[in-house]
Amino acid sequence: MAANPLIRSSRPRSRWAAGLPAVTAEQIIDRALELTAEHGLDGWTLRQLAAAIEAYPAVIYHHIGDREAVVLGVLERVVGMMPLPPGDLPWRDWFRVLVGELRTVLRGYPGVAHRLAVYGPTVQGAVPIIDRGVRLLQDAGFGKESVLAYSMILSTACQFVSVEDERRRGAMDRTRMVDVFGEYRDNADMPGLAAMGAFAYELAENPEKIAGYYASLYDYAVERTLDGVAQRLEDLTDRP
Amino acid sequence: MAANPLIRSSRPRSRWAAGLPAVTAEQIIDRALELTAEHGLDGWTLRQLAAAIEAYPAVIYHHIGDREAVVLGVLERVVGMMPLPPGDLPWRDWFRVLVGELRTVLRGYPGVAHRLAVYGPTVQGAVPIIDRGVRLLQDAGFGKESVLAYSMILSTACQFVSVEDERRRGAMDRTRMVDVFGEYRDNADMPGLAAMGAFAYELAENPEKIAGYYASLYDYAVERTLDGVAQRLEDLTDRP
DNA sequence: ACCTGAACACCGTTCAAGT
DNA sequence: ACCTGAACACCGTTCAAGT
Repeated sequence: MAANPLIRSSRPRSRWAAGLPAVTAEQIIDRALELTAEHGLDGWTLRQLAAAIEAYPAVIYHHIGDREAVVLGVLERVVGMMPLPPGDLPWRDWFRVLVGELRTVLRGYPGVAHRLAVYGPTVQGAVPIIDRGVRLLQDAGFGKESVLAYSMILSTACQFVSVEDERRRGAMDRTRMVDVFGEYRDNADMPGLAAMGAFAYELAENPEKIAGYYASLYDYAVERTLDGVAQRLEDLTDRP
Repeated sequence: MAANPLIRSSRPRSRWAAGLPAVTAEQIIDRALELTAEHGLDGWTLRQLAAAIEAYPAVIYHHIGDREAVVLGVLERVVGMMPLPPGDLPWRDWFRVLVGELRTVLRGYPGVAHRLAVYGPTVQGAVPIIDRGVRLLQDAGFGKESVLAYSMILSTACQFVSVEDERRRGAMDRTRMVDVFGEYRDNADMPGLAAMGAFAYELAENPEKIAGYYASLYDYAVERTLDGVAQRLEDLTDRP
């Protein structure tokens, strides 16, 4: 049978034959970063990533490795975007600025906060942040507790962004909360539940307030955490 | 062709024909709970669960619904195991006891803490805990902030257990941390990193200390959080 | 060295058909 | 009502073979 005349040229059977440049690891991570910004770190598959760079899945294995290796590449990139706050700030202000930037950056890459909370400091790009942060705590007087305090603060920040990521993804519908608490809203016998119910209603009726709620929960958590750590420093230095 | 004489009776073509009782939703969740205790909430598949109850996957859909519905069933069961601390405790002690029990229960069902941090209070079984907790904060003087403070404390607790779950699952190898920080251990120019490196070494060389480390990180996070919240109460009531 | 194309061993989910 | 058995549309990963 003769070749179909409607097909002008048969599809080249290799990137090389098509005149395409070889794929690089950097390009793959570039594209994975974009897909993560669009759909979250768990919102794309290796096959979709391969399609996005117009290659076969095996090409990703050849240049980078398995999905986990690609994810680590994305983590490094995102951590690299984190600015280092000025080193002359008092420790509390330094951490306040850091976690403020942290949320801004991580909200652009849903799912990264979760991995960061777990892998935490094992990401190479975090090295300057860790050194500066731990040193500020050491200089402030936390002594051997500095590493623990640092881990707690950063972990808490990443965890709250992570929960925000997943709730935005729709893991918890707004309606679910009203379903569960609605009936208790005016229950005078259960004032604690009534308060939670009223709160759920307010968010359900004013969906535009949800973003603001996440921001204020984050700020609240960060401030309480820093308050608690500052309190600990007082206890440590008052009676040494 | 005659029936193979080695097969005494042909396999019954239905549970009913085999004399097996009908599967119930309760049994399915029972088994899902056991699988979660063994392999974590993300460590079993619907097909494995179906095999465990000697049924087809479609049977689970018939009685319960999709995988998410099964997971919600497991969440309810685990939350139901949480004891309610005595109501006459001061708020701080009440929460300290609650989150202590929380970790004990949740560590037995890896992955549940993560879902709880996200779905949080939308689980029916949490209703008594929420009412008591929020009410204690209201009575202590947190006013309209009570719901926020409650959410922050419980969320923080669940999140730290969740990170512990995933690290235990091996998401972060112990060696990775040494790989990243090992070279900085004696670096006098980077004392913050050196402290982190020394810490990583200690855990890598004494793996039996890891469980203790998670416990102490959890306790540290809980105490700092409660300190921070208590500090906030002082600020709220000193100048009302 | 880099890529192709197919295969393997899985998933969650759906559905017509049986009892 | 409850279950069977197969099918559908996916996954991540591997690998011999091509260029």
